[in-house]
Amino acid sequence: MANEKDLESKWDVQLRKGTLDLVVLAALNGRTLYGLELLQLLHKFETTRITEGTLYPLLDRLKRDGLVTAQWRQEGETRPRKYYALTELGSNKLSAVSRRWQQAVSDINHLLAHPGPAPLNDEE
Amino acid sequence: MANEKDLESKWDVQLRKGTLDLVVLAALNGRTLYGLELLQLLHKFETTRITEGTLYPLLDRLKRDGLVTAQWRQEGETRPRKYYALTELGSNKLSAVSRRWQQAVSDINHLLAHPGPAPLNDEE
DNA sequence: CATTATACCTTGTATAACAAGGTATAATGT
DNA sequence: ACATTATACCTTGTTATACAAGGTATAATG
Repeated sequence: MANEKDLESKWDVQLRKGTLDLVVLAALNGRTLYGLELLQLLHKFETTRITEGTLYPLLDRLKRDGLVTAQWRQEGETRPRKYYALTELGSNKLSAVSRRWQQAVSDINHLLAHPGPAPLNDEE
Repeated sequence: MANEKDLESKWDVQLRKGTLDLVVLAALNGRTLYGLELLQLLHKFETTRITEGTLYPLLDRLKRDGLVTAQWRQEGETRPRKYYALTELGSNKLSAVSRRWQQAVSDINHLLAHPGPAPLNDEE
């Protein structure tokens, strides 16, 4: 029963829910990448080590919502690859979600920095 | 078709998934609060405006996992209230999840701060 | 011609936030 | 007295999404 690591990673999975959209939009900001290339980029960070089963449906959603474009292209000798890029709508969305993210970071850090017992009111 | 606000708030909902456990543990750090009191505290922050239908099942999970204790207590004339407090396990969990959170903030900020086109390798 | 590597896609499962309801009791209004 | 409101906790059904585990197709290699 290797359960302790499972319990740990369950938090990670839930943390990814909700940040992954932001993460993929940010990764595509100023870049045009195909699926596995994007996946490799995200594997450089502990927080964003996702699998293909997560990435492709996510990209489908982003495309469906008009936030990214998808385009098959053949680069030289390689097999065709589907390249994703931000639309202007996606770029705006990235800005909006990024602001939300900064707000969340601020709020949560405030909570972390103010343990009780105390009113946790408007001090300073 | 009041859809634009709905689309905005969908991101918020998903962002809460995965941060709420951390948030509630942090809120209970050094405090002993009953349900609605905890709810009011969380309503002071934009990111953590949740409802009772979210809070009570969440507290049940935390209790089931041994991270918090729940205790009915009657304070003077008021009706009995269920007071929640961190266990030592919960305190340790808060530390662990807090570290994970800092890692996530660091990773995501790195992604946000490094738009392409660029390898996004080990620069500096 | 079997195997491996690359690249994309699909299905089923589990989790968690939420809206919308519910119960019970104390305080207040008329 | 009795209806209403406020407080406090709880439950059910819906929805979204990350993931494991599978699948398809093609090109290069043994």
